[in-house]
Amino acid sequence: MYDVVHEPLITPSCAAAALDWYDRHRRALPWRSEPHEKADPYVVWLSEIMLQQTTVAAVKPYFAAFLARWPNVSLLAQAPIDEVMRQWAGLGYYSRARNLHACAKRVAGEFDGRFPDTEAALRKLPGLGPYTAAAIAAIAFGRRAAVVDGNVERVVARLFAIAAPLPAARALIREKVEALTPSARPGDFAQAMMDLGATICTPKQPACAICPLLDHCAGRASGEPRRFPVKAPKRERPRWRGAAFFVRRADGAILVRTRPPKGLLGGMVEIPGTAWSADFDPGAALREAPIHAPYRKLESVVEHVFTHFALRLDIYVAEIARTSRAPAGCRWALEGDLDKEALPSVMRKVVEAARKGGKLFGGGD
DNA sequence: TACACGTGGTG
DNA sequence: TCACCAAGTGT
Repeated sequence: MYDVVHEPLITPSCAAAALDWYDRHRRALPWRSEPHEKADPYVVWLSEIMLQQTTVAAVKPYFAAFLARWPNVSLLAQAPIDEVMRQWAGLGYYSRARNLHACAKRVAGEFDGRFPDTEAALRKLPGLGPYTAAAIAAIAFGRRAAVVDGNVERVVARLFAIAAPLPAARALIREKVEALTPSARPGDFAQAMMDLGATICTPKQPACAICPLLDHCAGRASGEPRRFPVKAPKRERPRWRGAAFFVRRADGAILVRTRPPKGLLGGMVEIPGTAWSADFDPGAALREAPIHAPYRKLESVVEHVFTHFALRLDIYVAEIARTSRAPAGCRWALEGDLDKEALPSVMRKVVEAARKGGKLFGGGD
């Protein structure tokens, strides 16, 4: 076995092959304009923010709802932030929603409602990092920009059989993308590479046989395209515990509170609870209850997995007199209106468990 | 550079 | 059951 170096030629043919494939096999997505149509920067921006670390399937309904409610950036800029957080609830990475609103206000205020049309200017806006600034510059404004997301990383790492592990290999991958990106149709090229990564050059089972870049691909030539990209090992995820207190007033109102604007679930609404930690003491949970009440601990628990820890919550439920006042930092929300609150998914699980548990023991509605 | 930051689907 | 992953950004 010879130690052959497979080095694809960086010629227009590679980009041309990707573009040709894109013209025939591109995905139809709600935020995508036809090749001859002009892209709406607002639509491109909104979709790109939502798509950060988020699947197409998850984004679709949120994108439709946002666009229907706020058809342009100036209208979004005028919306109350709480409205935006509510509309974003369930999509995750909530700092994106805060930055989305901040960005809309900047564009409406400083740029008269029109997004800046260069990568450098876009990069200065909140929520726009290297990927998103390049993507908008290329897709919405036809600028030649190196668009590198997770898909492109994978495709390019395979194309060049890059052996260096991520994230250190990012600089090299970026150089390769920079060299590959054509001056003509840079936006379509970027989307072609992303579609390739999403549908052909997939993480587990790449469909090399039908890949338009097959003849260019060193990873394929190596016989083991799945080896690329090489990744550094991940840290293990700690298990945290805590408790939540579902308090229902006699008139059906539920005690809720809004989390601080920054950090985990920043600015979102929650059912009050203890702090979450690895050394949570279940026996001492009631000491952290937000309000005095005859709590009953449910048998069922709520489990939820965040990016960097797994959480198990004990659920306490209680009925309380109609005259009870909300403690500092909390407020009452009508149970029927909880759907409309900016409840993150983990808190929707808490509400669901409390309702189910409450009924089971005959204490409920 | 490394870590915080959500969620739901998938093999 | 569980690790992996999906159009990353901010600090």
